[in-house]
Amino acid sequence: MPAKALRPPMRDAIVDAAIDTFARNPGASLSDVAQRAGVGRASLHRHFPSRGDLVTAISRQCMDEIDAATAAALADARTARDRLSRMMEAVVPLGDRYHFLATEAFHDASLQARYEEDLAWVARLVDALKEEGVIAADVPPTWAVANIDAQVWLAWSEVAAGRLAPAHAADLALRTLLEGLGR
Amino acid sequence: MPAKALRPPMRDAIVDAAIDTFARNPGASLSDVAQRAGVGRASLHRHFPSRGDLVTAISRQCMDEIDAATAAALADARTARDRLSRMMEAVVPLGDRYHFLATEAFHDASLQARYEEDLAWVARLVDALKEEGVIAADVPPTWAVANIDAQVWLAWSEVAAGRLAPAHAADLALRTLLEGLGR
DNA sequence: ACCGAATGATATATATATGTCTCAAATAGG
DNA sequence: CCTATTTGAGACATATATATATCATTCGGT
Repeated sequence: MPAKALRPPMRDAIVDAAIDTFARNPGASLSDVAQRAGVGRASLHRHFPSRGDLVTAISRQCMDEIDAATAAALADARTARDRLSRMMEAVVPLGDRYHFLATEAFHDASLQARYEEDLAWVARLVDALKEEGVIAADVPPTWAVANIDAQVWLAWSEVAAGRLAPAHAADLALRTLLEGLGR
Repeated sequence: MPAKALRPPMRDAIVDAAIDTFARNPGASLSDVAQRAGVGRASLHRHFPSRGDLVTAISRQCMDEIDAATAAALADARTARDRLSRMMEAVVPLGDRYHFLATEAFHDASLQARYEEDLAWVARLVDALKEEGVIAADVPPTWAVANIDAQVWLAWSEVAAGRLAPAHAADLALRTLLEGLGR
């Protein structure tokens, strides 16, 4: 028999459905979320009294997943380029999560702080990539950061749309980032 | 004295404000739009009876601007690479317009057709770029198309956020597209 | 200065989303 | 099998957005 979930399964089902629903349509109603989760709207309100509570829970969940995936992927990366590569391999499948965080304004101060920390981590990664000569010195750091974000989201979108094989998506995004489409 | 506008100036002011407002927040209310346009909400409804009418008008306006800018920029481009370069130079400043079209589902059949025509045009441009060897043969065409779209939007975003000089934005986007950030 | 059209403010009706509550049915655990 | 908890369905109140209508004011053209 499967191990008992630490958190109520319904709560997770709602959070998952909400991520899915809001990724497609940020203005979706709670009825839409409840329906996709296969639960009644009243039950949703029992777990998340207000819409804001749900959004905060989603944000926390997304950040947990991103941080966990990133940390695991970085365990044995030696160069900055390796770190970038493994980070993208790990994060592209979580593209919807990643994108949700990038477009959501946090109402919770601790989440805001965590998010800014993650952004700073990417900025330091870009610095390291420059020192390794992987990213050209004359590229504005903010441009590099914005591009990493965009390529992750793009790769996930193409996979989600069925236009790209999951196995190739991260590679293609990394290659586009570092070498462009040319050659 | 300036030439008389062909369309009522107020109508254009509303459309401009709506593009601006919806680019920032796709779920913004008509009150927000009216306020940004500096007109009363009732006047907005006089020009655009329903929200859908406004959205359709915006879509048409954006498409007109994109098509006009593109056509003008392509007048004397000889190679496919030139066409890409000039197209991006012309379209990056219209990034919000461009993005609006990319994320909006059209309710008007003729606009839908026009949009698909424009997409097909980009797809043909990608084919030509491949024949010129500017884009590698093994890059999926849909990936190239999606990347062109993303780089245009990204460049505009960075300019709008004040993190990039307008004069360098299109160049940077083109370079990232064709050579990546490396070197 | 005058007159007609356009505008802004306001009131009203409607629809949708949110949040709370109640209750009957289903479910899990003993 | 029985009981306590959880769930889903629905009623209800409230808030916001949309859409229409009215009316005094303003603006532009003559």
